[in-house]
Amino acid sequence: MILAMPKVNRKQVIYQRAAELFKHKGYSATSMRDLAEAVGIEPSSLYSHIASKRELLTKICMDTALRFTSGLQHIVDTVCDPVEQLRQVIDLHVAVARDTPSSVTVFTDEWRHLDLADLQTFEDQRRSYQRAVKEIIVRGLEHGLFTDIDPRTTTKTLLTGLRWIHVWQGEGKAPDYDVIAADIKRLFLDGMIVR
Amino acid sequence: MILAMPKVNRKQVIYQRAAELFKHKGYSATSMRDLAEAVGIEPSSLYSHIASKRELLTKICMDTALRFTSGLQHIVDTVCDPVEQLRQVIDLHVAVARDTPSSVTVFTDEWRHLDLADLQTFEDQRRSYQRAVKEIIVRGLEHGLFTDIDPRTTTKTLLTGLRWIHVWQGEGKAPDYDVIAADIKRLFLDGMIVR
DNA sequence: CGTAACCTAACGATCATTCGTACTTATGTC
DNA sequence: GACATAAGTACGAATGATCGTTAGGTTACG
Repeated sequence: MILAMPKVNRKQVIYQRAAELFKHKGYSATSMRDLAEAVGIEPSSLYSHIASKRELLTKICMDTALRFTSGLQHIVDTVCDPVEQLRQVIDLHVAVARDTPSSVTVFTDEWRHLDLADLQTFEDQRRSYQRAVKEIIVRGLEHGLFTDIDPRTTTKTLLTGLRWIHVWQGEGKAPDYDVIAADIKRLFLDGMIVR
Repeated sequence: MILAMPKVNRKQVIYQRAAELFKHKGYSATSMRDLAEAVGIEPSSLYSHIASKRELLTKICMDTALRFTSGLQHIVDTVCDPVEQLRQVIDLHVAVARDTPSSVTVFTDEWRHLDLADLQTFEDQRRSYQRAVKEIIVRGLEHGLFTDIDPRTTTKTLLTGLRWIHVWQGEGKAPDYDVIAADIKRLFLDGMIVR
């Protein structure tokens, strides 16, 4: 029997397959036996590479959180205009959804299964991210750039409204992410009504 | 020991608690022991009222689906103007989220754990619902009422953008749903930009 | 030759569910 | 109103399945 296949990075594959399984079945409904089968090894062998099932979830969530927070940080550091900042926030979300759709789904839907400690860290990060986006809108309001809609509702609707890109069910055709991003930007900034 | 407490409608309580638990912990992570404890009876006693754990999920999802589909049906039957139709769709989603927040969360997040048969029914309904909303937008486009944004992207962003109301984390204050609905309508129809 | 990767086997815990039974309430009969 | 019967509700105990994880041994590579 052939053992030890060092060609691929097993740890990386495990995380990738875990993200895919967590995405499709959910964290709790995904067993380590499922994961082992997807990777192509026996369940116990997983523990040569990882410490626990939870660790998988934690890393997936935290890595994705970092992608969002660092992306937002870069935007507020390099862009002044609130309107352009908001545009780039939308671009950021589309880009992250395009590059790591499985991880984003896990990040979005499975974070509640984190350990208590990680959960608090996660929710803190999440809150501060939303606060930062809301700040962009508030600044835009103060400059008279945005219409007078409650910043909280706007932020929630905007950020939640981006949560379908990573679960695009391509009916044959692959999505054109640039077009999607452009459409979403026009939708939120200019609205649907012709005038 | 006191047995048989016919005062309250047990079945109803079971479904309510199940929806709350599924909302907070997810379907798979919620055990029948959890549910029994929440109801105040022993796990085995649950089966005097229900057939299985899956049945709970199925009923919660299908009941909520019906609320949406019948609501939408009423709108397209009684309203002509696509703009007003869209407004009422938003009102519908806000109202359902306000009235049955737990069930809506289960409906939104836990439907993938349905049986294969129910899953297909569910996804068919979901698809046809989204198609109907998209049709409203297409009709609005044909009448020159809406700007030329891809109807699919618009529908997805609109419907997904409403998925935060039922998980409102009231920081002390209760949400004013009428204000929220009005803000969301203005956001999507008129956009954020002042002109 | 050491060690990382993988195996088989098994651990205790927990899962949804079933069974047989006991008690309570509702219904029908005289 | 008294009484038998049925239906509804709840219980404790136990079922087999599956869960995450561990132990200890084997293989193959650097």
